[in-house]
Amino acid sequence: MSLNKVMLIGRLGADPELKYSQSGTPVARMRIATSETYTDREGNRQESTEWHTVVVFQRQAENCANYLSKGSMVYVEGSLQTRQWQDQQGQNRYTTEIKGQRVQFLDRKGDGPGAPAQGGGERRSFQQPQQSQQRGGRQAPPADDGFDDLGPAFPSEVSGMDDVPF
Amino acid sequence: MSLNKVMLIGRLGADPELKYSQSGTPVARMRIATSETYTDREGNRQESTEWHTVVVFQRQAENCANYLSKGSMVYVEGSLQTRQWQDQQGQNRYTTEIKGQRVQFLDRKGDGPGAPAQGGGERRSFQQPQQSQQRGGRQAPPADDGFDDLGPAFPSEVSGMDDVPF
Amino acid sequence: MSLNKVMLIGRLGADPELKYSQSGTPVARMRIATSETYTDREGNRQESTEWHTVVVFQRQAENCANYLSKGSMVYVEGSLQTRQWQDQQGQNRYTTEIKGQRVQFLDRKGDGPGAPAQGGGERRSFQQPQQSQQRGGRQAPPADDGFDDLGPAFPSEVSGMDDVPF
Amino acid sequence: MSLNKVMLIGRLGADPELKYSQSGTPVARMRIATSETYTDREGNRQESTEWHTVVVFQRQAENCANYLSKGSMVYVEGSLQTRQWQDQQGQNRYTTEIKGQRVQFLDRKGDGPGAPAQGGGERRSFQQPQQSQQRGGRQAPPADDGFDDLGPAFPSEVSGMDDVPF
DNA sequence: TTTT
DNA sequence: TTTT
Repeated sequence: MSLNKVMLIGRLGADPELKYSQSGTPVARMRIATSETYTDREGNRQESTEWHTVVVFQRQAENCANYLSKGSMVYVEGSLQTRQWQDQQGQNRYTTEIKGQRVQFLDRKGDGPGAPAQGGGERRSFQQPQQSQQRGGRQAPPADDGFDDLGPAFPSEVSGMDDVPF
Repeated sequence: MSLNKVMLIGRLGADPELKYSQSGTPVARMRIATSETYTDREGNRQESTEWHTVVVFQRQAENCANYLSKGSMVYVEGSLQTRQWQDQQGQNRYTTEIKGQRVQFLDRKGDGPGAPAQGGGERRSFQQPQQSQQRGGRQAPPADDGFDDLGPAFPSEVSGMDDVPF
Repeated sequence: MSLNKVMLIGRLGADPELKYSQSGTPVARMRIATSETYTDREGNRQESTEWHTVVVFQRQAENCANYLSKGSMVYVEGSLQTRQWQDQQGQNRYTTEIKGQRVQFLDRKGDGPGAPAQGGGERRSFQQPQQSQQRGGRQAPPADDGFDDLGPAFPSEVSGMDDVPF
Repeated sequence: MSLNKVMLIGRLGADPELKYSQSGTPVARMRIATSETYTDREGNRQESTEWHTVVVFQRQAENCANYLSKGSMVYVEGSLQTRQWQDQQGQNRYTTEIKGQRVQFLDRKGDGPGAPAQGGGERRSFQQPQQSQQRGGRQAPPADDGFDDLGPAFPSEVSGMDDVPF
């Protein structure tokens, strides 16, 4: 019986990096900042920023790479994982990352595929890099793409309460 | 920007009820108890129990009906939803339920399909009620059936950190 | 072993109501909306809103009454509690509420006591109702008043990592 | 607007280490294991363990040192923090820890100060090391000591719903 | 380095 | 009854 849960709301410090594992799995890595404000002894507002590394896989990795960029605000739910690796001196080093199970995109809510583009949220074209600046190739996002608010992970219509037979 | 999140760990007060919505969607309803212990002013341990109604849908509803029973311990992640309905006097009444997005089964961990049955955890036969007492019809649970610990919602192998290409 | 946890981010539908229990405990009640957006089958953005009742106690109740108002955005952490009561017909009715253990104020962060007032965030004067429209009586909020981001519940300086002796 | 939240349930891999910062603040460090079980492709149960470092401060640090030991099960709520430090080669290294805001003790619930000792849960005597094996010096734990279930962080009686004036 |  |  154990629980390993992380929940973050923050902004990307850079565009997501998308790579592929040796077995071909899409993997995206994102740096996300969370900020805590507090009042110090002199009564001044202070802010301290914490940086997190989030790794996501599969279709979600591709969605993140396609729709998120530096400055995007996201909600991330995942678990903590510490990886061991070796530095150039052959010493064991450890890196703690958040394995993201769910990433929700918090910018530009209400802006679906038919909405006018306004400087953000359009599909970034990782897979067609030659179009990356031309902004003409926007596509409708897939059904469960992260453009959702922080309610359930799945669309309401799939599991609506309207028709609960109890 | 909003968040609507509930996390519970508790035990079922009764077997799950499985019904089907008019559109044929499987829906399971479970009553789950959480208990809080605290020390009163006299220094005595006190316990207060809270009862929650959890509703799950689709395949997860069937898994709950098949594998959970009165007394089972579960982890539930979901969202709050309040339904309006009318009582016999035609008055509006409200019922708050937890729409479960994830239910993890916390009993009998380590007991996979090949493990010996020991008084719990076997498949209950909602869909073959005539076998419901004979216990002979056990089946291997499906791949993502809730018999998992409280880590990520998805199997590690699907998104292992071993092969992160960064 | 049980867990009963609710986390909400949403906006108040009305000003908080502050009352006092028979034993004199300050109790604030707030209605909070969370909204979920999703894409329906026709590909249109839909929004569904859920309303929650949050009850907080003691100093936090007073802080909420003093600093929050209709439209304020808050983060609430608490637990689910269902109260039984009797309607006029003497029938048992049940109301589920969130007992708030922590309420963070998400509007106007960075606006401490020395910051200029700009249409929100000033202290509402529940305890001096005759001044409630004149807005001149602003006070410095107390040290742990909810004007904090969604990090730890307690100020960093109390438990900073800078000086961890390991 | 940001959120930085970690929730763990797991067991201590060793007794807590209690130290004092230069300013005299008690600081406890604990290693906590969470285990995830999953079914591999061959249908076998697999378990993978993740180790976390939790740091707590002040009175909670002392409570952890006094009441927890190797093997104790705890619920931890906190936030992620990455500290920078320098190794012997003068290189920057980073360590990610969980700053615990709340630690609940999950073993032996219902065993208050008047309950018979049975091999666990008694006060460990960090501050009176000469008594550390004799087990005679048990003390009543303080009011909010972590011997509580996973409900609200504060005792029910302080903020009971029985007397809500709405 | 925990536990079942 | 909130908000974008």
